[in-house]
Amino acid sequence: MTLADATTPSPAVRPVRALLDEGAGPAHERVYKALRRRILHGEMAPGEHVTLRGVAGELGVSMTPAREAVRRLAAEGALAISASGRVSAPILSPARVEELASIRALLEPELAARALPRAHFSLIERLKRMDAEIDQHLKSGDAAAYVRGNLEFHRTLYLRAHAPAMLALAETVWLQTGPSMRALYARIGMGRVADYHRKAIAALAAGDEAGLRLAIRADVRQGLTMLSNEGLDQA
Amino acid sequence: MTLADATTPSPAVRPVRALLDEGAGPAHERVYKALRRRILHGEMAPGEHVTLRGVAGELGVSMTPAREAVRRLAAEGALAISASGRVSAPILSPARVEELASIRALLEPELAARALPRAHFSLIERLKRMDAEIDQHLKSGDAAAYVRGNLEFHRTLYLRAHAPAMLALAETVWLQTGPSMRALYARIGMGRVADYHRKAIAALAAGDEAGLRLAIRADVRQGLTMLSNEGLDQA
DNA sequence: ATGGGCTAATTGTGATCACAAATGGGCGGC
DNA sequence: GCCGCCCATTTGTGATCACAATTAGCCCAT
Repeated sequence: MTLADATTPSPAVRPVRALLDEGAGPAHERVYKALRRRILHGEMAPGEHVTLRGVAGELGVSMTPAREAVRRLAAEGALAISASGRVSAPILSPARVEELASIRALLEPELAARALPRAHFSLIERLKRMDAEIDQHLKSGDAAAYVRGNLEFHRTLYLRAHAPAMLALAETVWLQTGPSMRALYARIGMGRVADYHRKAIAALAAGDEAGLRLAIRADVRQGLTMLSNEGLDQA
Repeated sequence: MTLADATTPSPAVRPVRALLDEGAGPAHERVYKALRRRILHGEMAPGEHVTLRGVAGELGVSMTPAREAVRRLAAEGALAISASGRVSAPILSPARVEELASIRALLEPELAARALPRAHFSLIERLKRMDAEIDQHLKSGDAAAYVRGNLEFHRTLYLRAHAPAMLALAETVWLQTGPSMRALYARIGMGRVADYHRKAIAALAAGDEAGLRLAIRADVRQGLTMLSNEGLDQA
């Protein structure tokens, strides 16, 4: 079975779910969040096609909210739409990967620097714990969990910057690299990844803005450089 | 009359417009482009409400494509949606203005620097002509034309960078500042604006990357600093 | 005259349907 | 044996309708 059907064939649905419901919100946003998470965590292969009726049926909604969610993700670059309207996860060219890496290298050090003066002890401790978890996933070879943890680490740090527009832009870039990243780690096996997170945390604790910027920049560059090389290899 | 009605009340419309039609493309994209242009050029006041049925009727389409376009613009930050779903042009807080200015100051010098090695003579000449036009609009006091020309100038330069993702991000920021910018120039009367465009063009012709980055950064900061001060004044 | 509550109109949400284009598979011809 | 064409199916697009919630206007009471 898929999920959420049972007795919802008629136009008279029951949106009784008011507050504090987990999968709350309008249907189009539920679909958006579900697809976004799927893309961000690399659960979708580059070039993979999705159909409106497919996602609609899968999430138990009609085509209308499914279309809105897909369009929204396409506007963010997370999905590509062909001339005929077919929707698929984008396949990044090496040039595009370089561009996205440059954007991350511009935005994320700035976000980290803005978070620096606001980083209290508890935040640093939390980041240390997250980094330890990431190392676990790395050792156990769980690529999906590694990618997820990595994004969570960066996001947790950048949230302290109190720069929502800048963070939104960074997340847009993550969204675009999502499918390719998973494919990368699945192929490479993520053998050697330097621990720039640790350097970033140390700089954060020391109040060293320049060091923090460098660590974040290196961390960002590392992942996407690997992706770029891979792209050239298979081409 | 509005436009485009005549004989289109039935579900059997005639999309005969194939290629090389000006207002081509799907209906939802026509609506998107129309609204986007309106926002970008400051033809919409901050806080102004728009309704789905309103834009649908205005552009001669049904609610479905109107909703997609509005949602897409909301996702880009060009429109704000309240908790109840009402759509309006966003009102920027001073902190948000500062943040958007910082993003522009990060992205646009990079775009200019990437365009620099590709900037041939013809492009520089074109930019000179555009800057002259901008000066005209400035003298004649045409705020809308000034804003439009300014964006066109930057966009023409950045197109040479061959960095579509970065340009898209920059345009997203322009979109967010659109409504507030027009309101600003309408109030201020745009008296003193330094000619950083000329400095940028000179640096471009001389191949001086550092100078170009500085000129663009100054040009970007100038406009949004004024907006920020104004926001504080009226608050 | 003003504030509160009630009603009617407005508005977003989502489902369904009809249509056209594109896609993919299968058949026949070279 | 392989390529091209034709048809059935899939798929995106857009219009329409029903519903619920919010909004705004109005009347009445104080």
